Amino acid sequence: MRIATWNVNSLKVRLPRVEEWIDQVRPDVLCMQETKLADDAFPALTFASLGYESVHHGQGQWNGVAILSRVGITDVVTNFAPASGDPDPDARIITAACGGVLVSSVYVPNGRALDNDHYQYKLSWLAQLRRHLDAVGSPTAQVVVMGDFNIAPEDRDVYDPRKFVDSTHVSAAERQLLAELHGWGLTDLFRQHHDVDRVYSWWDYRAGDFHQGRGLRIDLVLGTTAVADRATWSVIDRNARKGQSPSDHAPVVVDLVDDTVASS
DNA sequence: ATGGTAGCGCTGCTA
Repeated sequence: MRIATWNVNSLKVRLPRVEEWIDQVRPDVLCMQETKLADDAFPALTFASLGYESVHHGQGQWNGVAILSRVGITDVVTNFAPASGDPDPDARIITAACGGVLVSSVYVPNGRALDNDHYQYKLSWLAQLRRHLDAVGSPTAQVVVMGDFNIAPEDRDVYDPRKFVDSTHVSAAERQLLAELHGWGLTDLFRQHHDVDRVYSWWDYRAGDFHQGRGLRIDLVLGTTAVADRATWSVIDRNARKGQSPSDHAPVVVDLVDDTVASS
């Protein structure tokens, strides 16, 4: 089973490229973020014609998350699970069971600046994400959380850490909250296969950052041990960041061997 | 040096 995540930065603008990419890569499950669409504008029929069921949680203009699957979509939870606390006013998380794996598509708040209220929102959002996982899943089950975390886990995920002193995406507090998700039982499925530096998933549109190699690895695929044991390969598809009208993010793809032992 | 681009939607916000 091939799973993937991609912050598409407007599905309205990016749909042709997303269709092309799906045709090339044929993921079984694709999580998207920043669709920037209302639910009634989500192109479910287009994806259905490609063989995918889909669920979308959008608000229009900003945010918006989706899951596409050709291995089934059941047990859909839109927004945070009620047991985790108050619902998020933004459309940043949707969860569903796909092919025996519980999948969450997440768009973690950016944070903007350490002294901004939005940064406190980011921290509380990450804390609630853990409570959400307790409400919908278990560390011993097959659970994947993937999306735009807006956190570079380590300095080696940042093109120049000196430029990010006292910035969001690298602060100790948000990295600690990410570590607590690891403590819950999630591992970074890209890092499982690539112990290398300077591999990024996002590059600012400005100043030729992509072609200058100035990026961050902030799009993550996290999986419980039951999923990590099945993960045979992962790749960040930099080609999707090239060419005409790209998203500022590249997709992250993880391949899982078929689950022959248990399925539910 | 506080830039630079992209998307949304129409003025400035968000990233």
